[in-house]
Amino acid sequence: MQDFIILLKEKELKATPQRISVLKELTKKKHPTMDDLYEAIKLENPSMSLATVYKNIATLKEKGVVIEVNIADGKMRYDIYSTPHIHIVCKNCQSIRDIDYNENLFDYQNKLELDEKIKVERLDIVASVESCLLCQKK
Amino acid sequence: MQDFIILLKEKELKATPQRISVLKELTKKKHPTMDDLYEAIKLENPSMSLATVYKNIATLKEKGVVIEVNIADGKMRYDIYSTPHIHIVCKNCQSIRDIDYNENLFDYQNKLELDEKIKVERLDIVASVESCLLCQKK
DNA sequence: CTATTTGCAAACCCTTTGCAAAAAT
DNA sequence: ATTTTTGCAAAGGGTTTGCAAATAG
Repeated sequence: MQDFIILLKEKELKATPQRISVLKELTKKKHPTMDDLYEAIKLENPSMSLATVYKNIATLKEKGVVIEVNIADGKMRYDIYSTPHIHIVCKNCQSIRDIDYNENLFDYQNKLELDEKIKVERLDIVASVESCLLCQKK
Repeated sequence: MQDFIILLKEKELKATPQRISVLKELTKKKHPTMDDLYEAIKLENPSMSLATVYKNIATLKEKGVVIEVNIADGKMRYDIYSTPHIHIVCKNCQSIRDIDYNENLFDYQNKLELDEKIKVERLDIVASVESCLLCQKK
């Protein structure tokens, strides 16, 4: 809570209750959609509007606090930016799992960046999962 | 042209002029959006409707002929399925470059699939590009 | 006090859908 | 002749925007 206020000050953003709610909810729920955020925040702050969620996420994205996770189902999901990781999306139930970079991927990415003269910002993997905890798909 | 008709017969789809146009345009332009396809096809076939492009892409996707490329800008792009490759999206101008799998990535993917018990279907990389041919970004 | 942020409603844009007419096999 | 496909227009769903009122610093 106090952390959020400090973070927002650092980013030169005003610490409105709505903004803080968005940050709080982002740490609570993993990869929420806009609507997930909106519905959750409304429980504690019924006057919160969807447009405000959108505007706050846009602002936080610009400041690098939040990143988008795109699983190509028509809705964006959001994540507080922490350490670099990959998103593995279950092709069956659309659940998202985070996987930390391992040495292999670091090596691959470094080589790719050198060879192709790019700077990788995001790496998304869509996969079918043999045993997804959520959808129980075999 | 004749190839398309054979392909469609294989997939048990009727070879309508509209369908063939979609396939033809997909081989001409790389990663077109729906609107790219629609506008291009309309030049030769002015009665073509956007809905028909959508319906044909949906059908071709189901049959595995076409894959989606999602660069998270609100529009899907489409690609005739060929060999496995990665899409590298320029963060600046949204252009998409294909990169073939190399040994590094194969190794990485194999390890990831074993470790995480998944089957990778798609791998998208969003990157900032030092010298993008299209946007000239330095 | 000033600049930012909020909330509302309307607008936007891409995509999907229902249905009757047309076309493919 | 049967089934699929087309084209139109309307609807859908997520996201963005304009603007006046409210709020943070």
